[in-house]
Amino acid sequence: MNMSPEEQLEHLKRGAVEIISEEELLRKLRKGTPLRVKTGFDPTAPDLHLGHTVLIQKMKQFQDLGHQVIFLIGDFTGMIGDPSGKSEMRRQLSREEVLENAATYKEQIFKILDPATTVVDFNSRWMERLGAAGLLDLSGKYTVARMLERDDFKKRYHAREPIGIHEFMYPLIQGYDSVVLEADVELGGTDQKFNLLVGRELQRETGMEPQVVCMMPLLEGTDGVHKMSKSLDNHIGIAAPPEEMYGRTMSISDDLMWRYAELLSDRPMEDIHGEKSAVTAGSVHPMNVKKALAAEIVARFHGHEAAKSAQEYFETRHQRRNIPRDIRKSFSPPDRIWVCQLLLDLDFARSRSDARRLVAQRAVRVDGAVVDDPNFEFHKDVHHVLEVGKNRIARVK
RNA sequence: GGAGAGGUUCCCGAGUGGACAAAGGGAGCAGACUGUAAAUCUGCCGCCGAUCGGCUUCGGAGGUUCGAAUCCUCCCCUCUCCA
Repeated sequence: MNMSPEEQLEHLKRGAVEIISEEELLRKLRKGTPLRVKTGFDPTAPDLHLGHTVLIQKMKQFQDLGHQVIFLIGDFTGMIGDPSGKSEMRRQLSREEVLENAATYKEQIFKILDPATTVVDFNSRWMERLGAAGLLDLSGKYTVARMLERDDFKKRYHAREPIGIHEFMYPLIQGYDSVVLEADVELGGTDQKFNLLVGRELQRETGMEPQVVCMMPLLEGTDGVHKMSKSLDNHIGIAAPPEEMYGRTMSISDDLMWRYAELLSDRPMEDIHGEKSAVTAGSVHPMNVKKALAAEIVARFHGHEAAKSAQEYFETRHQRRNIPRDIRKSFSPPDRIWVCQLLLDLDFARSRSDARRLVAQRAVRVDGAVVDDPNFEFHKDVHHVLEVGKNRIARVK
């Protein structure tokens, strides 16, 4: 893609909350040589969701402009683990697990990034060599008072919540990564601001030109309130089956849809603005805009065919409320089985009590008819499709 | 090392001997309404048994009591102040 530095800057600004600083970025772009763009990822959660792809999309934009993107896996801290045992997310990972996660990462990110020109690196490569003395030396470059400037630490400190000393090391290590990689730009979420800035300081101290930091917003989850995360179950996983990906996208609010469009769509912003005013004017139904968005997202990860059938599935199942032809989940029950047990076996209920409640709430349907008797027995040869609520459906095999 | 505060069900947070499976809020699930929107409203929301009931739960282990989340002992963990 051939763009002037000014055009590039404009392009790269899309969706970014803050760039520190735009002037510096412009200056770097004007040099005309490819920039080294670093983005760090946690080694633990290889199940990426759309929230992560906000950053990956931004990497893609840099990549398309001919810059060198570096996908850095912060495996060093992952291999140390978190001695406090407080956050289970930070449990110690073995080398094998890290490599396995890295493989999953690659499989997922290369649906967006070009594998041929993307560098994937691990910070253990240099952190292991640094040693205790090096780490101490690194920790001498920052003070506790400055660490407590970080909002997250400040809050926890004032809320009298525990802060492990090792947590102070993470920003330093992240910053050191930038020094080693000679990053020109580091991408991160807004929650990473402090860490990103530490990178600048450490680079400056080493006599390098500080990296430009580009902060992307944390994408809200499908609830529209909290940031997208797997643990809140408000995420859309990029490995999710097409129907689920499409369906979950359709369940977001109209307000949120525009944000998703800005941060996740490849379509030009002018188009999106145009659509928005059309919706406001009433000439376009918001649902149709959302359908197009959902289809675009599904197509990115599963291809156009899958997007099309996901849309058909959605229309059949949810809009016309029919039982769709292809049901992903199937089961072969014994000849006759208690519904509650069946719901449990299918993982449609977490316990028999739960199953019983679902039946009582008229959420269970067999071949389209509501089952409200908790003692109902499912007969293999008589019944064919079991539904619970709007989203759980299975067919007898 | 000393003094004090605290650890409750997924989360926050009430509860200080029986009325507690444990208030209230959030999340979640279901139903209504819809565009599977969102918002709203209603119900559910430990487990097992078809009401009734039984069993397991309030940091851990013991103890007192007819009976403990609530009292006592020891232990573990967190925070604050002092050193």
